[in-house]
Amino acid sequence: MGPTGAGKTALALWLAERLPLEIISVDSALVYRGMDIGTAKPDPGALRRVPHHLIDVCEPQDAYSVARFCADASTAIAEIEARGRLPLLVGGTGLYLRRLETGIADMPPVPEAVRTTLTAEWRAQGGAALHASLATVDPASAARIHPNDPQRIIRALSIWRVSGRAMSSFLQAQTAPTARRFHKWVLAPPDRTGLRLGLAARFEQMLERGLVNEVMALRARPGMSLDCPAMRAVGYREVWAYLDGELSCAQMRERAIISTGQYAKRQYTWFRAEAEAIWLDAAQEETRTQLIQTLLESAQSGA
RNA sequence: GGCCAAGUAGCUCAGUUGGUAGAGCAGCGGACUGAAAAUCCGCGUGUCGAUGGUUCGAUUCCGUCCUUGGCCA
Repeated sequence: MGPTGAGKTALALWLAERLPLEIISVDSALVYRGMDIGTAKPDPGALRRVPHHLIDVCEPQDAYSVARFCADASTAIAEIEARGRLPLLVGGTGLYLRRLETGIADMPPVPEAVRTTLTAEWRAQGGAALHASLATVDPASAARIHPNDPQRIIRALSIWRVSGRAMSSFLQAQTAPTARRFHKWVLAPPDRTGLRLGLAARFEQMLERGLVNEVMALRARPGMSLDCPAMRAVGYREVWAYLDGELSCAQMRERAIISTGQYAKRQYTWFRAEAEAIWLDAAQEETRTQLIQTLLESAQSGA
C-alpha cells in the first residue's frame, strides 16, 4: 500500500516480472471502466503482461463498494493460490484493505431509493434532526457518528429502515475475523512535500494526455452524473466542474492538485495506523531484494 | 516628479472609537464496517511594511521613509 503517486504500480510490475505473482488492485477508482488517465491506471501493455485483478470491473455509472471488494478480492486470492501463484495486493484504499483483513459485517443491501430519500430529508430537516432520529433507534451508532457527518448518519439510518435493526447490532454480530494475515509494506516518502510536487507534475501530465476528453466521454454516458460515486474521484470532479463552467482552467488545476495532496495526506493517516506494516522509503535496489526475499519465503511457507 | 489608495497568518481579507488581533482557504494531526480518490473531527503568535513622535500604553493617532497599484504630469 502507499499514497497516490508513490510508485506502487511500477514496483508491483517490477516484482511481477521476477516472481510468479498476480496483482490484485486495492483501489476504489481503478475498478471503473473508462477512467484510465485520471486514475493513473496501469497501461494496457502492463495489464496484458502481468495478470491483474479488480481493474475495470464496474461501469462508472454504477456504484462499487467495500463489500463487493471483499468478495471479489477473496475470490481472486483463492483462484490465484489454486494456480500455485502468489497474490500481491497493491493499492491505496485503506478501508478496502482493512475490511478484507479484519472482516466485514453481514448487512442487508440498501436500495438506492432509501439513500435518495434520506439525502432529501437531510437537506430538508438538517443534520441535527437526522442525528437525533438515529439516536432513538440506534444510540450506539449515534454516539460514534458526529452530527455533522451526513454520509455516516444516512448510512446508519438506511440500515435501520431496510432491516428494522440497528447498524451497531450487525457490527456486534460480526463473526470473528478470518484471521487473514498479510505481510504489509507501505511505499511512501517520509516527507510529503516532495510527493506533492510530483503529484502536481503528474496532474499536468494527465491533462496533456487528454484527461479533459476522458471526462467528456464519461459525461456522455447515459445515466452518468456528478452524483455517481465514480465522479467523486480526485481530478474528475474538478474537470467536471470546469466543463460545467464553474471553474476556470487555472482554478480547476489548482483545486485538483490540492485535492490530490489532501487525499495523499488521508492515506498516510490510514497507513500510520497499520502497526505491523514495514515502511519503504523509496523503491531502491536494496528494498526490492528484501521484498523479493520475503515474498519467496511467504510463498514457500504458504502464508 | 505630484496626488490618491493599499501594506495585518503561507494566500485572500476582517478588525481594534488607543489596552499587542480573527475568519475563509491552504497546511498539520486524527477518525473511518456496502459511495472511502468519499465523509467528518481537532489545531490560529503573526517583528499588524519600517522608523521617529504623542501617550501610562501605538498594530490603531501624527510625521518621515519604503513597497505595490491607480490617476495626473
